[in-house]
Amino acid sequence: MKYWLLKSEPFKYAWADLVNEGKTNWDGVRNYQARNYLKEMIPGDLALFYHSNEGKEVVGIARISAPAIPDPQDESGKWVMIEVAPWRSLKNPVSLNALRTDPLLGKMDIFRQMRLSVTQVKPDEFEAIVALGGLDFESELRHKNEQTH
DNA sequence: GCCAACGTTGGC
DNA sequence: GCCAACGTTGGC
Repeated sequence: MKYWLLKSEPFKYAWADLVNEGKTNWDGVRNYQARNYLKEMIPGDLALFYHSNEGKEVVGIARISAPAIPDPQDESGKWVMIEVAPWRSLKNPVSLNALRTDPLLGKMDIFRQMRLSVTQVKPDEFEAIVALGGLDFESELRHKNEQTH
């Protein structure tokens, strides 16, 4: 399983919107590197949900629920979208500053490429953020696997 | 609101 | 194919 980070401006599409709707198409991505990441995603992968601009914090964990298919709003056929569903809300949002000042997390891709809206997250980084968010990653993952079976 | 970073566009 | 101009993102 791979781990990702998805950015969204909360006044455009917030974590609460995803929780309310139960799933959404992650479309409109128009950056080649971000698109390549979308293509790599497999249903079951987990993605940190980050609020950019306002909040500037990781607020939840989404699950990739459908693989990349052509973005229907794109006629060129170059761009793709995926589908995501809410998985867990963090008990405590993890601020960008908390990430930046952490020796491990300060090296995340998000700081190398601040403008990229889809980035990869290493397993140890993901686990650390989930812990900072107040969740027991191992037990949450056990629940996930039980649900899957 | 400013501006740094950086991707895209278009003239040459 | 270079690179200046421009647009966008997103932290501050």
